Amino acid sequence: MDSRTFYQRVYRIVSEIPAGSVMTYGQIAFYAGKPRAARFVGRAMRLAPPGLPCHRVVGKNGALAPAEAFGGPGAQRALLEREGIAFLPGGRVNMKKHWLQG
DNA sequence: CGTCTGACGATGC
DNA sequence: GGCATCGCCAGAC
Repeated sequence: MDSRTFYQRVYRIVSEIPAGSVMTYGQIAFYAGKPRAARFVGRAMRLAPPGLPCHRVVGKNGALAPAEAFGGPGAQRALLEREGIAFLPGGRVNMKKHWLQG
C-alpha cells in the first residue's frame, strides 16, 4: 500500500469508519503511517472527495470540525446525531462511547 | 521560488 | 494542569 499517498490511505481509513462511530485525526494519521501527521488528516478532509464520511472524523477530545466546513453551525452535529452519536454538554462527541478503536 | 499557515497532537517544562 | 514548542509537508501568497 505504499504506492498510494498518505492522503489516499487517510481516505481509505475514513471511508471504512462505520456509521455510529468516530475516529480521531491522530489515530487516522497513526494508521496511515505517520503518527504525528494529524494535521494532514485535517488537510485531507478539507480536500476530501464527495461521499467521504469526513463528519465521522473528530478531534481527540471529541471536538468537531469548523462549522463552515459542513455548511453551517450544527451541520456536522446533525449528521452524527442522525447516526446515533451521543453528544456531551460541551458540544463534543461522547468519545468514550463512539470512539472506534483499532 | 521563499515564507507562512494549518479540520492536530504529542511532548516538555 | 496550563502554556510553549516541535513535527508533519502541501497549498496559498
